[in-house]
Amino acid sequence: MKVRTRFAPSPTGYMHIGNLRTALYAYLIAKHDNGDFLLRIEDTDKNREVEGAIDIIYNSLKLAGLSHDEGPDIGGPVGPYVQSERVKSGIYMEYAKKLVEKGEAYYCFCDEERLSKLKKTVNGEEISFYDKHCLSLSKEEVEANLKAGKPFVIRQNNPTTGTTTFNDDLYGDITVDNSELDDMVLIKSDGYPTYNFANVVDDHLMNITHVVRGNEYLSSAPKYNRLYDAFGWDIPKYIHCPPITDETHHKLSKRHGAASFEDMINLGLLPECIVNFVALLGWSPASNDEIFDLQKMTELFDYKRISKSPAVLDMTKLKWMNGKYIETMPKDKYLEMAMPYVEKSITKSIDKKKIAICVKTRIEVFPDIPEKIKFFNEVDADYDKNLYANEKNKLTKEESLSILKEILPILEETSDFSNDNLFATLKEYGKSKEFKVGKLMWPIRIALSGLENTPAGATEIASIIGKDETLKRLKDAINSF
RNA sequence: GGCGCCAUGGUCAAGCGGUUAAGACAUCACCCUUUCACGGUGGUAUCACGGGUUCGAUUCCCGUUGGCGUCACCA
Repeated sequence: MKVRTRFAPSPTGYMHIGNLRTALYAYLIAKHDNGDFLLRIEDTDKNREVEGAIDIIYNSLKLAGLSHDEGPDIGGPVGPYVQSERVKSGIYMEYAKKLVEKGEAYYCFCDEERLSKLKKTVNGEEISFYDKHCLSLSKEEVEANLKAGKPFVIRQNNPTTGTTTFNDDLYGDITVDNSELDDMVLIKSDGYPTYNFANVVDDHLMNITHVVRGNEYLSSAPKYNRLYDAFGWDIPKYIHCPPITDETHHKLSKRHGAASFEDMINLGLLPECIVNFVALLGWSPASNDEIFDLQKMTELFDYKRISKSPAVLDMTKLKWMNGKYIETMPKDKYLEMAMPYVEKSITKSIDKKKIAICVKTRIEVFPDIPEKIKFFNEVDADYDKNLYANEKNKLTKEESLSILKEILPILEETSDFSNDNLFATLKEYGKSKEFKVGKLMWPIRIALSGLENTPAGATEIASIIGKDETLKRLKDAINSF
């Protein structure tokens, strides 16, 4: 049987990173086996509709490279792929009624007031369990209520004794007492199906073979099984994925700063890197590889290796990985992405391309660029003069000053300000003093940049800012002592 | 609170009865160098606890503890 998986987000307006990973795993499971990956929009909650939300889903999937084989935008043999459209055809109601006929579901006319009486509070959390009140309604009573236009919902009729066992491909068999199974609502009073019901019906109708979803649905899975059994349908494989958390081990929230795909993109992270990184949160290949593209990932992906325990999202490593992506990026693509940042922050007419190349291996995300290169415009007057003393190079401030003083006339006489010539010239001078190159260059770099770390060596900086500016900065430095 | 799931370093993790318990990020030290950075080498650091089973448990079982999830006409 052909593997078919689906990503079934509800249009909430943003792509949570855990959701993205679920989509990715679903995609990988399908594609690893040359299967189909479909997109289905679960918009059964009219109150939560967000404008433009569906576009965000399309965009995110596109950006992530997860192209679907069937979906609302491209159609397919088992459409429509938007649940609100499916509601119109009446399929959910039809199937719910089948369940009613079988005694597996029943009409419920309880109003909010009665329902709220069933609620109790435990540890500040409101919990409720339906008491099967309407199950005892006679057929005539139900008919009468329906005729009178009384609002109703349809509830699943779960047994109160015995146990139900379901199987998750990762977690194995999980058995629960049927007394734990609430008679959940299948059809809401507005005629829409609940998520749980629509999910089962659609996954079946769309021939989904592997249901990939978040771990938070684990506890409702037994009720799904009962539904499948009631219909006499084959139960798909369940693959529940563990959560991704922040460093406090709580669900990634907006407070975290990067809970959604968009947040991360805005931070300057590359989509392919995010996808790569997120794949590794809860899954690892049999090999030691860590950096790979979607295609490689698809080859390597074995969903049996998905972990069962939660993973903390480590921003530091994510950024490191992004830096690796930038480092290995083809020059053309790199320049295309980096130049806007360089253009924006360099106000002088100096070689901006050269500057861009200089920072390629030194940034983790593109927005790092301005901060790293702003010294090309001018040296921060308040820079730490103690930088001139450097233990590693056995250099004192006094020595730095004398180096700068001696080097100034040499550079004044130099006309060729290419990096190579500058380097050769200065090295020559260093040789006469028996200075190692590192020691000699240290004060020059500080004088030219005011920084301990720069995206270029001393002579490179000099060649980029040019002779006049170099001499000026050197003099300023000498005078600042 | 009931039910369920989970538990290897600070973080991601490999491991699937016998290992010096991989690797990566972070961290520390050293080395290199046409300069800082990069890079290289090495170090610190992990099997939550208590019982079993076994010749032998990180690995299997039970319990404890802890974390998380769930208990909506939300998904």
